[in-house]
Amino acid sequence: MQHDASLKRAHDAPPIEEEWLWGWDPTPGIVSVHAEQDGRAHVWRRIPETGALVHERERFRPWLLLDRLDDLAHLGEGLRDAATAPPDETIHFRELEGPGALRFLVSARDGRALTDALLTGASRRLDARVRHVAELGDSVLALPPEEQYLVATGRTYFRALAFDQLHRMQFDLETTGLDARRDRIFMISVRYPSGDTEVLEAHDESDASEAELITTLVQRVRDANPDVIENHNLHGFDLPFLDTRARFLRVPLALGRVRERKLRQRGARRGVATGDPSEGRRIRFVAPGRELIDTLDMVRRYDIGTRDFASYGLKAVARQLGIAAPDREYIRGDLIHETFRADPERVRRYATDDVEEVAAISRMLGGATYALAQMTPRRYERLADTGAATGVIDPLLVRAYLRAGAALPAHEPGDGTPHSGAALYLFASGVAHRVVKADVASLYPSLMRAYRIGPARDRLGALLALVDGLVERRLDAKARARAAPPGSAERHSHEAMSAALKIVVNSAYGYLAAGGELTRFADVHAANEVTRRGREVLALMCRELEARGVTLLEGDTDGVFFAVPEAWSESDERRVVNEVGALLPPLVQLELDGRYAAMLSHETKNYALLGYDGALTLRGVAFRSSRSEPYGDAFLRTALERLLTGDIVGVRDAYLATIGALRTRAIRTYDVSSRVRLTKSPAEYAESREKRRELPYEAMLASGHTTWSVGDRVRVYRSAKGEGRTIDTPDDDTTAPDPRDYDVEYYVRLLRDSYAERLARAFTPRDFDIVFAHPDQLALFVSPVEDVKPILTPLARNGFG
DNA sequence: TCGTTCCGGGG
DNA sequence: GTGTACGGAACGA
Repeated sequence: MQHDASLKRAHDAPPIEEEWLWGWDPTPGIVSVHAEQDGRAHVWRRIPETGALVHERERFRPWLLLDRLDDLAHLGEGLRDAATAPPDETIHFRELEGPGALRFLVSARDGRALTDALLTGASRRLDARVRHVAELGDSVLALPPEEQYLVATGRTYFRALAFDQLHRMQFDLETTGLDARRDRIFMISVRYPSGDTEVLEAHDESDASEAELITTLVQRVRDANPDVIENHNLHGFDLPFLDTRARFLRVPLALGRVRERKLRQRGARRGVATGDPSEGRRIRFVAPGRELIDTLDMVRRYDIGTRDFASYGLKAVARQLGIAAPDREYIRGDLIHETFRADPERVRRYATDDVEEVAAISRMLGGATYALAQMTPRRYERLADTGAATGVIDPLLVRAYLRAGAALPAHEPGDGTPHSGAALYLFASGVAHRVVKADVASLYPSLMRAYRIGPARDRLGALLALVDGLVERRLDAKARARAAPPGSAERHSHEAMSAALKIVVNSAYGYLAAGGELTRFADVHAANEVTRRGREVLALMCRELEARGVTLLEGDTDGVFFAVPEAWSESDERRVVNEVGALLPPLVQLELDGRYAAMLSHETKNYALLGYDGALTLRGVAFRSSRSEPYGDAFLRTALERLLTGDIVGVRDAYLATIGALRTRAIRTYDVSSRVRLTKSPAEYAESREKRRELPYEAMLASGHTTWSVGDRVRVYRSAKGEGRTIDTPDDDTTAPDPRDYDVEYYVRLLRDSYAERLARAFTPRDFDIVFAHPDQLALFVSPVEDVKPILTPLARNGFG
């Protein structure tokens, strides 16, 4: 089939806003597109009804957008108006309407002829050799071939295809270490689209065996012929490692659907640095015909909305999502190869668990990106690793303008107006009871819609039209998800669509504020108008809440925490939220987002909440830190629970009990250790050691580790002699030693200065000294702890009326 | 101590 | 066109 780039609409086309959202070509089941600059495209589709795979070879007219035709004038008769030219032979142009700078849509049968002609003309005009279209900067819009194809055709991936119909394969390398130049692959676990798993292994530690292992993997991929290849950190580890090993061993790495001996590369901000140290060029690998999907990207994207993965590591994520099997095998990274030598079966189980978890995470979190690919003219794998503003909204706008026959504005850097941000207030610190969180859902997009705040240069009003359409679709998707049976594929896909739409809607504001070098229609004035309205809404909300008798605690654009009087019931709380919500601008909805028995407000975005069900929620660096010692965390949790239930004697008891346990060494060594990341190599530390000794490295050396890799994490503690020591995590090895030779008084001091200190806002200084008086101290003038009451201190209201 | 830069992950 | 998250930790004066 021949697709041309005129983008002319038929008379019976659906409403143009629908086309802006979804494209217009209904071709179902596209699972991968690979296009070349010469106008050839490969399309792989799954027939939704049968699941059969078809491979279609197509031609399209590669196209560019230019701000002038001057550089093509030298073609003479070779450049023809698309309206009158014969369809195939020549280079066509079409002038788009409206004021945008990029107003000439030019296309050719072979894109190379087009770019060559353009570069020739530009070189003459500029009297300098122009080698690449990118050198012409913003006077040209040149998309990657696949995106040219999708924009021109109005096609998108995955129409009428459910996520579960995709053929997804996972593989995971087990290697002797992290450095592909030095270490090798000894095992690859594989999970097939059928759900079957297999473990491939090198027979010995020779190059030939590793080469054979890679060859077997390639063969398995070709046989299984998946649409998608997935793993956790696939682009950051497995593919670069595989690529390096395959080059070194001179093994073909034909993982794609077109016969090529190597993976291709594309520039990618979030990719890996290339071998040559030439200034920060980063790439990701491409296997034409398959989509290479990294579940780490999914986790990052998901976390933007939910914020709360303790770690983005595979095991932690799987546990947090509740998909880790109870008998899941765990092996510490640096022990995998040595475990394999002693107990290969254990490593086989471990590696298989990895691919199983990746498949489950992908199914749980991958829907949003999948749904984005159903609307956006980009490859699925590119949508997986981009931000929504430049990665989704910009391509949607480009397609919308071309479809409407409208010229596109070029990027504009902005007039120097600074971008003003959101407001954040801390109204009080200390302990409050009967706390309510009121939340404004999607404040910024709601303000954009309510006040019609869009980019000044968006003459079609496409951004606001997209946001309106996306919000409506989202409400619809949410309703459909609710109506579908829990756990069903149908519910899954509606929820995924809803999540995708939320991502795009919420990034509409980010699109405005991103700055003109980044997004085509960026508009700092419009962005400032949105934040100004947002501050107005927050101020109004706070004033009106206060006028109804609540005590304000903390407020920002996400929502407001406040405490209500003792006599109030839940329905009083709801009534007040509804009353205040009714005073807010149209489309801005205030919801009661949470109710808590008590809160310790420490600093902005740093607080502890005790739910009515007894659940403790900690937020902010003061209360949760990956470096903190387990004994301190345990004390803090207990103390906070008791503090928030009013049991001040209990707080002191917890403090004394912890000191007692330290002194009798009832606390495990592991529980006083802290996790640190080694950022200096052994050589670097050797150099700086004379000047300054650092506990973690001293600990490594003292425990006989003379080598380590930068980035390794170890647990260290301070011994009674004041020296650093390392200790293993007990889960790793149940026979791990537990010497309990830690520096007791050091950890007693740390308990007070670091952990008890985080409760300081709850008390007057005098009462704090009573609650946390040292056990050896004589209680001369000390009044009884029983009399101590927690306090709430109002703070100066900087900038708040 | 503060301000700035870097990192997240993989064996 | 590689595209500007975000929050915590480490680094550097």
